[in-house]
Amino acid sequence: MDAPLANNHISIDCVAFGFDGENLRVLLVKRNGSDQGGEFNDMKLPGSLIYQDEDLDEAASRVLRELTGVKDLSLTQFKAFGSKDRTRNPRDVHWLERAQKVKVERIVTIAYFSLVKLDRNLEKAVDPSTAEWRSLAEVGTLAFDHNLIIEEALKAIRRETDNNRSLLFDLLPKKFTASQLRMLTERIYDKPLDVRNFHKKISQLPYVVPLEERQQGVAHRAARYYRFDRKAYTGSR
Amino acid sequence: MDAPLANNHISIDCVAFGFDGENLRVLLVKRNGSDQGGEFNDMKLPGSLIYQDEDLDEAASRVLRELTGVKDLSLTQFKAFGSKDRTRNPRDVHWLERAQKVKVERIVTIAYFSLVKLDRNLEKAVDPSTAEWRSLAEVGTLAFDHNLIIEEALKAIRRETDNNRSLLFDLLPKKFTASQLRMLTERIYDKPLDVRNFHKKISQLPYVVPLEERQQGVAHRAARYYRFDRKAYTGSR
DNA sequence: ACAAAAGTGTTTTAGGTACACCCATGT
DNA sequence: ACATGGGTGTACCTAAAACACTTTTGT
Repeated sequence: MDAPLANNHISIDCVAFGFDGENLRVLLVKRNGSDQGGEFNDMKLPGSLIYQDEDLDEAASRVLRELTGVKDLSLTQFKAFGSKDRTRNPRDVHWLERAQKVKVERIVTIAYFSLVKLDRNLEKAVDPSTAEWRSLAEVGTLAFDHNLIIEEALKAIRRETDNNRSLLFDLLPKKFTASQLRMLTERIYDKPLDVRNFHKKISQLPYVVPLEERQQGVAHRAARYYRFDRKAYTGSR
Repeated sequence: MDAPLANNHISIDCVAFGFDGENLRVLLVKRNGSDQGGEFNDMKLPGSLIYQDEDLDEAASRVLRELTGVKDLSLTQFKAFGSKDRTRNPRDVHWLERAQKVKVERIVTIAYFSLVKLDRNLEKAVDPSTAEWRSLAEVGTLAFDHNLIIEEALKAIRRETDNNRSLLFDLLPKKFTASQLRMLTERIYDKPLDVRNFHKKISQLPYVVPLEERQQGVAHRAARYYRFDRKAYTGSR
């Protein structure tokens, strides 16, 4: 046990997912830096090194709170990323050392996902000059291995929603239509669902309860609203 | 971003599972230390701080190699543990600082599970004065949060074997009987399985192939051996 | 002969899949 | 009237669950 210990730092990164009614979106923050090629602007996942006296979970919670103002977003740790070549790109290392004022050999990051209701409140809460909810197709190339982290986060939410279907409803507004729920499921599992079978299925789920209220002012038959009944859900487990 | 950064260390811990034909066992190493109550002897999971120039996966692989002599055990990272009160027990902190010669505030550990064929080779490979394959019921109270880590590892292998049934066969000898496979499944999911339904099921799995060979010298009807056909498995995905 | 574990089929139930047309509303 | 998305039922198939007795072998 005499080999030199790594001078590592530990960070957390958050993959916050929202659903805009059509597509999944992910919260990204803007990054400005410079390298030999001059200035650059790109995006990264919200994250932070962890502070003294701070649990991993607390750090993740802090990052999302600072960014959105929302206090108790659900957070689930899903994977650690500690490959040496996470910091292979000199641009990333340079940016880190300037931003964090620490000498960086490697950063092990613990990644969390969060599923949030992407309502107007939350859209307004993020300052568009520093952060943005991007739909998955428009994410582009991110700093570090953050594209990989998003891929793994998607796998993780597929796994987790299999075991715990209530997670889906964290992404939906309190009142939602059957087709919102269906489209969300299609986006997560990336496969089309039969409309009739889907209706049949939700009609026999005790925790998806139909309301009398319907959409207003749409140029087609108004869709019924549903709500998620958490008590019925936990009771049916 | 001016709060003091944590002086954290990063370690990996391995939960190596074996199956003895009856029960799941886990590889533990002995720990000797002292505190105000005098000497103590207890056990912990095999683990290590990570060295410079070492990936997390490499560190985990190294730990199991040093302990068992086996080079390429499969390893799957399943969770990071970074709670501050992991090092709440002064006995643990004291032991660490003596053993590792580092000042410890907190250690974030990345936990891996490994599924191994617990054959005579491997039983012999571990020095009984330093390590031991303990059946789950006899694990007792371990150092740090290692009991929690084992619990989480069990959950993780349930999840993972759901997605990838080939993992089960990593725990079995090359030739195994139907009841070994059944008992293993029962131990992992902690629920009894109907014998007839189980036979029906494996008889239609292309990757569980019956052999002509049978048990010898048992005081009852000799059981047929089966083998796992990895090609048939990957083909059937 | 008996103890001990291996092995074998049928029926029922639930859930998944495939599939095509009419309904309500705004323009 | 027409464009747009909402909503509905039946038949088939597959997989899981429940359930009890006979077979083989060593002692």
